[in-house]
Amino acid sequence: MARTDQRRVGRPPKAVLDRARIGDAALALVDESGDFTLPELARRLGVQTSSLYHHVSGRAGVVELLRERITLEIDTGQLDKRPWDVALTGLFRSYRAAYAHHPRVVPLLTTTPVRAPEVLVAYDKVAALLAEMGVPARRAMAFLTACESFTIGSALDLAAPEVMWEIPEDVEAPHLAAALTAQDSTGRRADDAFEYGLAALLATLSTHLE
Amino acid sequence: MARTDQRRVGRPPKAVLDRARIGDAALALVDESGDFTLPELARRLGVQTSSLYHHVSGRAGVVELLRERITLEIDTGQLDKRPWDVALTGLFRSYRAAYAHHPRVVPLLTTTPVRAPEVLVAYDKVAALLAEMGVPARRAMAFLTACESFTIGSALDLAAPEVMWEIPEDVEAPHLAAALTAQDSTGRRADDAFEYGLAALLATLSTHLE
DNA sequence: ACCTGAACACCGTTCAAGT
DNA sequence: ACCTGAACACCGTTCAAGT
Repeated sequence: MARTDQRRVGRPPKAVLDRARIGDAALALVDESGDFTLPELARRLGVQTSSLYHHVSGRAGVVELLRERITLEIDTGQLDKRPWDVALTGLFRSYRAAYAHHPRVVPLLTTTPVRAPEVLVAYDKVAALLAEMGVPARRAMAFLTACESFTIGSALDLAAPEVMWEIPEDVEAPHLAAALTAQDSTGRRADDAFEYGLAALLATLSTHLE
Repeated sequence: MARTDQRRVGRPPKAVLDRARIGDAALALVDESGDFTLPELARRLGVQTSSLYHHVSGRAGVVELLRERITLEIDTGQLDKRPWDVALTGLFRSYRAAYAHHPRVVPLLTTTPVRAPEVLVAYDKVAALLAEMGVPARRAMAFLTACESFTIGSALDLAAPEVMWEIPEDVEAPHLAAALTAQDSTGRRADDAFEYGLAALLATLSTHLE
């Protein structure tokens, strides 16, 4: 009789856990339930909670793992395209799309989002591009920050699309309701808004070229 | 000998707690420490944790109290100004300023922000204004959502201003660093970015008038 | 109605004990 | 090095007991 489910103590001959497996499970868990706990994560991995601490530094470490997963999906190669508006549009679309694939993860990443080297390097390339375009340094930073804030905000919008703009029974808002029903679908609203805002930010940038 | 600190059991002759006091303490606590727990909140109020449940529905209820506090500061009267760009700029500046006064509260409010009747009524007025201006209903919703997302994202930026754009030692980002130092101050960066983005969103809106 | 105090389930983190 | 199991402090929530 095989005893494959036998509980063992001590170091296993072959490591059963690694950061990749933890990241997979955490991402799946948040995608499904909107949040995660270390015990639930460990349960899914068939492991004790304390085992996780050999690979990540606690709950914050798992969040960091999630952040890596998401930012890795950003296609920074878009920045090599020309002309510049195609490059920038491509970058920020890809940025938001990375979040859009895992909307329920976004609320976990809202504090301190930009420290990932990947993103900083990409933003450095943007800064270089803007300088090359003749945008003054100070305005470059305003543009970059505005795009970042807008992208994060738009990603958050994806996390709770329906409830975000639901009008309660007791609130009188006929004009807003009319504008809402003018949208063909709820999913489209967030996309339209993002494209609208991104185009606006870029259009204003082009007026500051010299 | 006066025994004013005497512990008592049962209903006190005069209620010691109310939603206003809880809201005050919670706001102060989050402003100082960036988060709150019910035990800590109760300790500050000189009361047992379970007492809070007679006035708010648990932790979520306290968050709702915080949300009310913040949104109540929004000066929706700005919408009565004319011309339209003054009205809209005034509204969204006030919106963001309300968050800016309590930046550390923002991360607690990122999920489901717009259900507050105050804000919905204001947005209804905006929708009416846009219709009056001749903006197509579908584009109105895109504009409104974009402004909302941008404002939330900009408010989040205020919650962690320094660390947000800090470049680690091992990351090479000279162009970004140059753009960063071109800012006169860190506090200014977030303000500049907000003004830049808001102006961009409004400028693009004006091109869609008929 | 409003506050207390005890109780409960649950979570994040640490650490000695095992291989 | 890597996993277990027990332990600890802490949190959110409930509820009977008191006035």
